[in-house]
Amino acid sequence: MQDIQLTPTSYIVLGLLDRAREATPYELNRLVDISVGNFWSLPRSQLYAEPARLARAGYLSEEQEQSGRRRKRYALTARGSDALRSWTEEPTYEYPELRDPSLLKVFFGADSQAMAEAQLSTLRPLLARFEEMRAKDTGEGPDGPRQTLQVGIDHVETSIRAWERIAGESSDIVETAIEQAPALL
Amino acid sequence: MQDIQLTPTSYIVLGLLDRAREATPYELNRLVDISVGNFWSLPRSQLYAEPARLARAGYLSEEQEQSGRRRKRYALTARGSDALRSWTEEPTYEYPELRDPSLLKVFFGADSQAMAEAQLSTLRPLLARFEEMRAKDTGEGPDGPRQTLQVGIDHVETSIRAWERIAGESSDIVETAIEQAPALL
DNA sequence: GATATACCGTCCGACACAGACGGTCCGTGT
DNA sequence: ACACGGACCGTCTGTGTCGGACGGTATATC
Repeated sequence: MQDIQLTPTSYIVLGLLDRAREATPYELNRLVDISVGNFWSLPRSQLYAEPARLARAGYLSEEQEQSGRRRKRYALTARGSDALRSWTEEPTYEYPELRDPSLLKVFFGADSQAMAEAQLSTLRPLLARFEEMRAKDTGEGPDGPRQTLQVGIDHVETSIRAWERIAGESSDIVETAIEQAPALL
Repeated sequence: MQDIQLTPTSYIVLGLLDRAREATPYELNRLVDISVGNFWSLPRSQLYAEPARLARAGYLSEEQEQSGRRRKRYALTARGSDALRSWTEEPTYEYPELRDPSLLKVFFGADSQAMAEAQLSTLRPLLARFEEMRAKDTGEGPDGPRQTLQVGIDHVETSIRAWERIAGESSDIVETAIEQAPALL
């Protein structure tokens, strides 16, 4: 039982197991895909490594199946649910970070018109997917996921408006050029 | 000259050096702080490691001072500026990711009222800082940083509105309870 | 019972992160 | 001139994260 540092990844695993009571890494993967993965992604391999790490440190119990696949089922220990609770109880003053590769490119000189087009073509379907999720919600269960989803929708809408504005700025220039073109003839 | 994988970190270094012509890691750190670091942070140590890595792979030239501090000055090579250009030229369809620790906590059951308070107390000053940056802008230079800053402002405003709404939801419940209280007496 | 396909688990090399540690420079006081 | 404090600057290390290759296991179909 060595002591480890609890990272956001750790709390995702702890939080998911708190809801699911117990799960295999594979099930955790599926849970992430349909929930928190929409705004905080992690690679599949992490969801095999992290529970093992947490189990070694006493935050999870680990039980291995004897069948062919020999998969491991994890569940919260008292220590694990204490850690989760004290994490959620403590408000955080950390900044959100918008890691957006397309913004990085624009910052360093990408053609913002082309980028806007590309991003809008991925963001609009994303918004549709989120809205569908919201529509399917039954209103039962904890508020957290619902509130989070709504904030996610807000931000996608903001991104869409931003790219539309940027696309508009560029095409204004084009239109201006076209309007002025006759004078040049 | 080994070949390496170019990551977002790499392009930040390349992009910064494209603007600055040449810089030491320390200067890169300062540049990040006042520019791209506002939406894509990297630790100080990365900005020492990454240029060295890029130099080894031929993307940067490296020249070590002979004085006491023996610091290294880096500049783009032809290979480096080619790499940067072909990166910016290619629009990306990747999703932006909003890595927000506070949202993660809310998702897993944090008290959203308390979280809203905490986040608003950090986001409002952040917004003020961004708006100040925008006000100071002279309108000269490339569009990228300006557009990026505006998008950043949009998102901070969205976050603020979201937390205000969430705080409002909670207090609605409280108010409802208070309104109904007389009937209970 | 052979084959296709989806399901599931592990491993590895490269990259990112935080922060401790220590050296260098410069301003100020004596 | 010299000492000293604080700002400036660079490196190193252990741990965490990443993406993806690889390979094994169950299930459906014929």
